[in-house]
Amino acid sequence: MSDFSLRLRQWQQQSGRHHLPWQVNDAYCVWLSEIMLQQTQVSTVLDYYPRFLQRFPTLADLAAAPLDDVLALWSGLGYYTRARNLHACAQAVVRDFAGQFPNDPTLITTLPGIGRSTAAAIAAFSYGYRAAILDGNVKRVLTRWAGIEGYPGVKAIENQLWQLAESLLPARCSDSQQAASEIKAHTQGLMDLGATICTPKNPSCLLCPLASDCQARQSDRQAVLPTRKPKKTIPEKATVMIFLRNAQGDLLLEKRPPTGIWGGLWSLPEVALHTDPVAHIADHLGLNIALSTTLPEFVHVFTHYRLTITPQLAQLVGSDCAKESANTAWFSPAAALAAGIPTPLRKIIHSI
DNA sequence: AAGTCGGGGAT
DNA sequence: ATCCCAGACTT
Repeated sequence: MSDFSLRLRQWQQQSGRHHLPWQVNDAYCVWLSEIMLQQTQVSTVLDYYPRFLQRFPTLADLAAAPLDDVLALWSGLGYYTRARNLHACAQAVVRDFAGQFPNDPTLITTLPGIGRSTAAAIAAFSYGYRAAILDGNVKRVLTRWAGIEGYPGVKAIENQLWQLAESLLPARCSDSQQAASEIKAHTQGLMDLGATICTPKNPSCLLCPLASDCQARQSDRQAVLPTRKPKKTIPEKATVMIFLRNAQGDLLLEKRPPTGIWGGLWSLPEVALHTDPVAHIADHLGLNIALSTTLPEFVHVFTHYRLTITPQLAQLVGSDCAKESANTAWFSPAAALAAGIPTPLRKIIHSI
């Protein structure tokens, strides 16, 4: 398809990003960054990536660590299933691949938390393997360049985009060194172009190496491509979080179930709205509590619903000052902040 | 095909 | 407010 890849690669080498901390020849670093970057912007990951790598310098360190330590470093990053899969993936690579990431994308895809696009990115950046990615950036670049209408989340559109992405890869090359260099620049170029030039709003078409044959530009449809996801009103939910402290000032946290929202994190015990917290805590945790202040409610927004949280302060009554159950434990405020907790709880602790 | 899963940056 | 981010996985 003309010299799409050549123009892309030349632009990448001239104007792309070359100093991101995960742009290294190391499959562990590349994999870690790709997982962190799923549905997460570069600027956010820049804050988490070095801390994580410092605590887990190698894949073996990560595989050997307790899941709670992984979740603590992931706290605030969101999509916590990624952290659980990351941990499981590290153990799988140690167990099944002698601690070395496989270089074939179809093999990489079998690992937990790695789909087709992430597998291709890992293979391309780590091993120079010729494989196509299709993330949000690429979907935007390609739908505009080829003038593809229809929401990319729909299967038929997505299949069309995968096919196009494959067809635009650099030509196969017998020189393996050159081939590796080309696929890396091509893949990075698509990401960089989408992030810095072909942006969702106000794209910088005057600086784009693909502008000359971009279908969206020729028909002035940059603003409507890619086709938006049909939006629906998101539901409202509400909960009361019990901020319970004992005589030492420690805070009672409850480990959330492994699946569902905030899976595996430590959070405050919750009580449904219009339910008596005293009776509920007595029934479920066997603790005798007394309520004090009800803090002002605040709204936490997720992708698929809005959660109104009412923090209810309470203290322990009687002598069972440190009683714990299977899924609860007492944390000092500092220990809570260092653990894997959801962002709203972090805000509550800081506000008190 | 549609829903689940976070939090924040950019506008 | 709204959109969307180097998506994967379950239903």
